[in-house]
Amino acid sequence: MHALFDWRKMFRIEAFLKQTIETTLKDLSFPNIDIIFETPKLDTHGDLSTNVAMQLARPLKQNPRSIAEQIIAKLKPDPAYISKIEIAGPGFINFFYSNNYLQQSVEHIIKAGEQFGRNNFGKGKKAQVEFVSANPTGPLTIGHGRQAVLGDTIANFLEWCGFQVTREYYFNNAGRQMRVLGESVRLRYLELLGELVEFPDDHYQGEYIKDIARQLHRKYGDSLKAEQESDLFKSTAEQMIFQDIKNTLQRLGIVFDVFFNEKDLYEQGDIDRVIRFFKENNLAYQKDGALWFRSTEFGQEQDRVIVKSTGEPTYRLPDIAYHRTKYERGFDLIIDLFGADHIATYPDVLAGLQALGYDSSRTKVLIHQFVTLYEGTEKVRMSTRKANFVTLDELMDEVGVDVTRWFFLMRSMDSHLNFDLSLAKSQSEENPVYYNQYAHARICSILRNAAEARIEYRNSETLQHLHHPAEMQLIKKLLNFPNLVERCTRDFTPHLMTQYLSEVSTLFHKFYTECRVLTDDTDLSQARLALIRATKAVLANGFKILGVTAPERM
RNA sequence: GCCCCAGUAGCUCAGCAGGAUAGAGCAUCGGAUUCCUAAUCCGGAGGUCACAGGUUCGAAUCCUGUCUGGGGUACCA
Repeated sequence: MHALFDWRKMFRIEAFLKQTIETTLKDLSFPNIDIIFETPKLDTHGDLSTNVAMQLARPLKQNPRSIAEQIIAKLKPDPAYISKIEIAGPGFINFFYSNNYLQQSVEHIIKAGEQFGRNNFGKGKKAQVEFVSANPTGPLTIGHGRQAVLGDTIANFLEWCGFQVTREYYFNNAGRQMRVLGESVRLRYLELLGELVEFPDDHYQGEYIKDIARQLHRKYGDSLKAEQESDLFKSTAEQMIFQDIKNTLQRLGIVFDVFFNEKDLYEQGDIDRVIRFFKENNLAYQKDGALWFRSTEFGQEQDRVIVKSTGEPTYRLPDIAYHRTKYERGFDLIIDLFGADHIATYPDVLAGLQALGYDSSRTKVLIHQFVTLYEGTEKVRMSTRKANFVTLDELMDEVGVDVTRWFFLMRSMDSHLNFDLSLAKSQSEENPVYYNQYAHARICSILRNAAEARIEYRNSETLQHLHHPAEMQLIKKLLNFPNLVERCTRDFTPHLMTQYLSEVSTLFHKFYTECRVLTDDTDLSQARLALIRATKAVLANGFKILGVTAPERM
């Protein structure tokens, strides 16, 4: 390793420059402003750029370019890291990395390996991500799929940032929905016995209901014929459906740490405890036979019923009680992932938490938009009850797990996702997942050839042979990975990672086309082997976070 | 009526901690393979960033209004 290099400083060039500039501003008696760096789009604009001079133009009533000049005059960059500083355009200050820095950073990436990209900003903190949370009334649909993959990936990102993460699934196996489910199975069972039954429209129409009925018939024969209660039907259905859901999730690589049953909130007294607290603190009142929560006192437009006149709680009450347990369990960061159809429920829950005296800002509610499924140009409407849905399992059968995960992640969760099934099937060879995985497989192939030829990267001195534009661009992109991990985590924008990885793959493929790795020049070969190993690490780490496999061959 | 999300290339979508010449994939047109995987690469064409105002040295990005699409607005969840 280059003795001159301070590796600790290496990956904090940005932070280092920021600090330096802050000091400089102070020396010049300029106002203290937030210093932001960006990566310019054009190479000629440098590797890091800041607009501080333009920000200061107004308060100082000076020309931004002359402000920039005063600032750079004070900066004494270490040539080991920064080769050049320029003022450009209206007053940007552009920094150029030195080749030396870029070359040596390849070594750093290889050394960090599977750890490259991790950071500590969540260290010592507990985070919980609640997602999917579908009641066991049927197989998971494609809509659930988007949420499942998003939630799991967000959890992965948090782990990469040092959080201790709990993945949690909240469900309700009581209530009307489940009664209808049990009754649906009972009616299908009676049909199997040859009875003519009228099957109501608002019951669950799916084929899986018949499967469950058949299972019961196999096990019990016609002995359940007289059962008027649907308890056995219901519990069997719940058990079978839940098993099915768990299998689907497992196929997607998702494992939950906690399945939280709403029923426990009643049995443990959490529900009563909330009611009592609300009543004792004048946060709730009786009206028209119902119990109302004074949510208007917490910024809501209207008060909300939490116990109906029938004596049954509305969904808000258990939701509030449930979220209280999240605080009581000591989570520092609480993430709720909901579909757009639940957007109205969370303000009530947050208001409830405030009423209970908790800091609701620790709860981050993420809303994702819907998935609209297209079969060709035809829109498919998805409804579990009507059973005209394509299940998540069926999707995975068609396109595979990697494509499923990637496609759900590649769009911003704020955007409606148009998923054209026939396109995903027919063009599965043209899609970005394979493009990215191919880059990884190609690297593995070269590494196999290198091993056979007994060439390996041994000496970091050889890295100085890296200077081809394709090489330098690739290195710069790789160096961006840690920033990206942090940004995706902070902003909950996993889709940026899919985009980034595609950029890495593009630059790698370009490098591959222009630069041969295994050559007669063993020093150059060593250096390029190092570069592709670094690239492989970044791709593999990115895939790992997204839950996509990193194939060695394709 | 009110609230949330979206409107950017033919299609699907990035970009929206205000920045320099608005991008990618697909589709389309034209090129590249004696050599580490062509599931690849290079190039062309394609734009009133829905519309109208405003803030700013500077707006696809921020603010206001309008239009269009989706979701919500229950003593359903």
